[in-house]
Amino acid sequence: MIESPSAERRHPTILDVASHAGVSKSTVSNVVRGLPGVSESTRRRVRTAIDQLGYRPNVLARQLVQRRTSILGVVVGDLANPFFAEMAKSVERHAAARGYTAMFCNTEGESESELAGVETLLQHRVAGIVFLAFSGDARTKQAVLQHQVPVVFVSCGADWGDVVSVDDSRGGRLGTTHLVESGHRRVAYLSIPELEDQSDHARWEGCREALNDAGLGAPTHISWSPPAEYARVDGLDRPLLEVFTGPDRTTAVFASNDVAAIALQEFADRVGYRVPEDISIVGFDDVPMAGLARIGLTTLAQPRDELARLGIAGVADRIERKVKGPPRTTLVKVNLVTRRSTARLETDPS
Amino acid sequence: MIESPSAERRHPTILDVASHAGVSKSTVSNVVRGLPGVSESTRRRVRTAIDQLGYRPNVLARQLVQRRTSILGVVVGDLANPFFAEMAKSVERHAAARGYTAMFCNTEGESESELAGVETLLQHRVAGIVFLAFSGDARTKQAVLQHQVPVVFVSCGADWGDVVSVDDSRGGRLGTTHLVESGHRRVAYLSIPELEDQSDHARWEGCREALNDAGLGAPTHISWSPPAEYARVDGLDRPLLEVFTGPDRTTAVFASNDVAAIALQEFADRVGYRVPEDISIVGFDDVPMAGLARIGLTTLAQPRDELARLGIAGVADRIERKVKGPPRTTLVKVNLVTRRSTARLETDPS
DNA sequence: TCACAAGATTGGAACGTTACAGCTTTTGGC
DNA sequence: GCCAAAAGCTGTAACGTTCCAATCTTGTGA
Repeated sequence: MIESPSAERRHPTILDVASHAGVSKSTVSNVVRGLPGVSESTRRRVRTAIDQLGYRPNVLARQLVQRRTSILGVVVGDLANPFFAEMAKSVERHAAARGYTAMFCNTEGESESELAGVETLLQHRVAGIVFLAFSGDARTKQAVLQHQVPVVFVSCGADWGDVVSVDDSRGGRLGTTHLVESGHRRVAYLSIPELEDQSDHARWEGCREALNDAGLGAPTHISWSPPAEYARVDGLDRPLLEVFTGPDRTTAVFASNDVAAIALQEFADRVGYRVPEDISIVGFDDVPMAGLARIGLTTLAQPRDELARLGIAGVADRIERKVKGPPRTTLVKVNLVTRRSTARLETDPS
Repeated sequence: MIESPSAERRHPTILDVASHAGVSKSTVSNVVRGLPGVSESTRRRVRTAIDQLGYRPNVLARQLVQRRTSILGVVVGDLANPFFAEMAKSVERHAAARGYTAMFCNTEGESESELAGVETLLQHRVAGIVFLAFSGDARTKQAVLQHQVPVVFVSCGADWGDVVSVDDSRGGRLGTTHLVESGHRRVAYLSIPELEDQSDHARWEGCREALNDAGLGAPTHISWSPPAEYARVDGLDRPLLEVFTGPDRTTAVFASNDVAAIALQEFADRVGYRVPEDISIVGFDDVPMAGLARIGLTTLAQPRDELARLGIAGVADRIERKVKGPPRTTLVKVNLVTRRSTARLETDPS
């Protein structure tokens, strides 16, 4: 008998528990899962054995034989973006409340890593996928559809799965109308290329429509990648500088999300433009820091926790077959929160 | 033959691919894993079959037979806290780069959910666990040790696993010394109860020592739970108000982390105390928003990405048996970043 | 032409569970 | 006491892989 020197102690299995408690593995399994049909005395005996051995059921084996996992895949655009971070947290909590474990994958807005992430999720046989951002990539779509896994798009859009989101276009109108009513005639729309998706597009449309309804010209579209750290936002950004100095006299910017809005505000602060005196800024999301007295960002508040709750409920219902049929769309309210970053435009006495 | 009406189409298995390509499952397995010993022609044939069927290896089955997963558990204090969000993102990226998938669990600083989360991770047979926060709970420790899974504490502390962190005590001294050199004599130390851990304690100690070395009295310790949203920070908080008005004439606060520092700044803004004229504030972490011109928080910068990288490298090396032996501690540099929230104390002409 | 090595391919035994049918034992009504 | 029904318990066959020893092909040099 040669004993391996670094003998790896193995995790106790259901069989170890069974023999330790003097019952069959079936009985142990029933105890572990709290099924009826086990006498109180054996139940106790098994419980003791479990504690003594430190037995933990192997979820892998369980899921293999049941052919379904209790893992939810969550696709996030950027975990470090406060909006996603808040959503991720809510999603994780609601998932746990319904008995699911969340497995995140961060895409950085790149469809390559989105695809790779989704592929990993599928290989792990996730029970469902929650998209908190979706690039629109066709390969991702094909992979998910091929594997027939329930999908929900939360606060982002696609036409091949349930959608839970705010009415982005309405949000776009609300924010823009607020600007128009404050006397602004020329509005720019700012978005971050990495996060451009269907939601972003709907916001832009809403903005455009509102301007149009007011008989004003279409918004200028600006695409800007602020550096990952606000501290590195600098005054060298020509296209951005033109927003402030350009010939079209833009006096207000509607940013497609708060991170962009705050980065823009930072830019203004650095190059010496005043907000809101020189330029009004509206964001979207209402991330926690937008409410800081020093930031005071006017923005469209998304009910994050409700979005997360409805999203999880949606996939979970599909997974548990409580809901069948074609994709549904659920829209929740979006609210304008007025703060210091927007102000009535003082009209030139010209 | 009665065909179930809603016949669930099952995922193709390795056997389906095998018969489709006219080879044995072993060969398919070898192709999938890129092992040598398969002729180029069969390799191609198998590849085609895989594509046609949309076959994806079942990671569960693989991991069951290999008795090891490629999942890393990550325990996070609060995903919505920007410091953790940044760390989570880095950790996820470095894990993916080494071939691991991250599975997060959020503890909210409660040891109950920490325990539950770790229990879930262990049941999923994670290959290792990265703690980004640790409550110190003994049951968690016991569970992890019992299952003999490699563990690393990143930016938090414990004596039963590898540790990668900044020298918290040194950070505490650096920040405090900065205050002392600016003429402050009475310093308070502020921490958030949910995030109080070994790191927090070391920072406090560093603060205390620096004051002591300067011949000054010990810092007042304040424990404060700011509301989840900054927007709800209000002026009703008596204990906090006493920091500003109390008889001990506190002129500076060292917050154990940036979120607390920013919440305190917000509180000051709301009740009408000026930062830094009335009170200087130092934070810890250097979260992105600390660098905003409008926030300008003096703080101790943690090299987040390096922490994450070293942490992942640490667990991965343990998992892959490249490192054995007793726990190691790796300390990385912490840097004072001076911004607008601290200023030289104008001494009373009394 | 043959033996033999190297290369290519295969089948079966795990891995740790759950599901389910079947087997005991107990219970209770008459 | 007896019999049926209920309750308690067990054994076996999956689940979809990997691992490994065994077998089947080739190709090569003598």
